[in-house]
Amino acid sequence: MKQRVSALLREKLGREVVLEKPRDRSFGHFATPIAFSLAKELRKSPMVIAEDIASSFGEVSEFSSVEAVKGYLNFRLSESFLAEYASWALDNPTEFATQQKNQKILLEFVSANPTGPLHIGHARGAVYGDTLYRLAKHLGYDITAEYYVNDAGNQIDLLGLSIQLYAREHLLGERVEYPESYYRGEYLQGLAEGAKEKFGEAIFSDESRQKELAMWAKDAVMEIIIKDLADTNIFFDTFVNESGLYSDWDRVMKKMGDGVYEAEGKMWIRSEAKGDDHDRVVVRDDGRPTYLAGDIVYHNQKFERGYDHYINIWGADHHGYIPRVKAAIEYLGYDSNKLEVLLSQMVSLLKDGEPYKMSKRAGNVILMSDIVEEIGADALRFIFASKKSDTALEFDLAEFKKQDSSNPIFYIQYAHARIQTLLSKASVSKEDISSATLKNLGEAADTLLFDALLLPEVVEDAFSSRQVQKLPDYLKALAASLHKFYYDVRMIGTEDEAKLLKLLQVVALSLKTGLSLMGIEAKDRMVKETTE
RNA sequence: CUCCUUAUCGCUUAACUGGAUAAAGCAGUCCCCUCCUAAGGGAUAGCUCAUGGUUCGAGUCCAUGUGGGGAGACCA
Repeated sequence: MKQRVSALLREKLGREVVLEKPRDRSFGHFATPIAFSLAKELRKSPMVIAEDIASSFGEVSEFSSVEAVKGYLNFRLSESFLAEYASWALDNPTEFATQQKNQKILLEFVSANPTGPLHIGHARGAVYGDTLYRLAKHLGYDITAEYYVNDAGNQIDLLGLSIQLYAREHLLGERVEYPESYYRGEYLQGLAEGAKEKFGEAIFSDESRQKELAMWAKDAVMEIIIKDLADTNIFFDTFVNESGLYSDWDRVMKKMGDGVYEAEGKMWIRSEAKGDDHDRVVVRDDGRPTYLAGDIVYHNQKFERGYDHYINIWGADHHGYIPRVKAAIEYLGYDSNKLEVLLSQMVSLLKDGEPYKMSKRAGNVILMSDIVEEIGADALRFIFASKKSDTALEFDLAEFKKQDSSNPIFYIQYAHARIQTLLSKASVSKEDISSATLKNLGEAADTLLFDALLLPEVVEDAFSSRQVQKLPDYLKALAASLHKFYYDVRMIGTEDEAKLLKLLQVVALSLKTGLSLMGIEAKDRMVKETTE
């Protein structure tokens, strides 16, 4: 819709114009402040320029009016244009708001260590990433969702140790001393029992078998993580294991050429020359590569796989890590601008108004699965997707839990359900509805129709600006229009019934499509829970 | 100490990336049950951290200050 208008203007004025939605709908459907920027060049007042452009438009089938108001140029789309577009959308529901982009994107997100279930802090990046993924898919990008599994390093050894200690205390009844760094949590019980079944009790007391236990456990933990994600409607296309990458290290190091050098018996990457604070160690003096080395091999592998664009969603605490990885990418001979790192800010929790510190090792984590169980995946997704990802988010656990009826997700679902029930009550036939023409609807209905048809612009905008919250914002607004319309206009049994129901179908299509892009299924009926 | 990042009604967040009268949801006060649910609709009150700058125009850009959050590992 916007593209059409935009294209028309480009043709007319011979330049790209900024097109926006006026704050006040009475101004029209679209508007542009173009006259202000032309004012300087043409040395005429913006008002005069706007008038000139407006009157030069004449008759265009897409517009019912083009007006100049205080230097702004306002466009009103014609009924026939809107009606045609709406009918097309209803006939091709799966194509509504889609596009064909020819770009291959690799999106890496979550990538939480496989040492325990996902907690609430992971949920934000997970929801954000998955929503971006769905948007991109819908827009026709060839996008791959990837999970980088950090299954090497100390934390995996620790996992093995933690299971041993847990099992010795709880299964074998021994008294054990816990080191500071040990992991705690209910999930260890399942792991310990699983390990007992697989390996027998002996493995818990044998220090030399810690590694073996750990290697088995990290896979078991990954299964838990994958299930947590699936319960939230989040799925990955590919998984890459850190442990499988190091064998490629020598080759990759050579590939970086002068980018790495030896000093003090260690290997360093010359990252300072590429904007980092100082050079970083990639291989320790005992020959073990650092975590950074793994990430370098991983990114090399990503680039060798050949995508047009790479998006990483990292927690904000990885901020300082970006220059190192970009430096490595450049030494490897690739364009580091193709890598886009999006930081998802921390989620800080409040419990009863007090800051609540979570620590995996202390075992007082709030699990993502707990929240899903409590409020449902839909609500969780909606809440996280509604916040701009680059601001720190603070919420009260109690507040979070009581988000039942006050949660906007219900408001939107309710709008969709209302439409469905109305449709099922219709006194006219389906054919009557689909053959109805959306004309002479009146002001309110016109506005609602336009709002519903705005989804494609929102989807495009939300993805390209990486600001996922624009989608829920839009859905909220659309639901509000619907509720108001529902309240103001009686539909069933009126002369215009078929037309009005067709209009509602368009709204429902937008709501449903929008929700599905957030990984939420639209409901046809609302069931009020009466459980206390 | 250095570098990032952030600051908007009482609370949680928006504002089309420099445009028209700064907008929602909770919480407050008041009113309304109408096709399938009041999980709804209305009315009312309230906000751009401070100072300066850039220009037709600033919540948005720049500078300084102040208050939050993060980073400154041969942990991952």
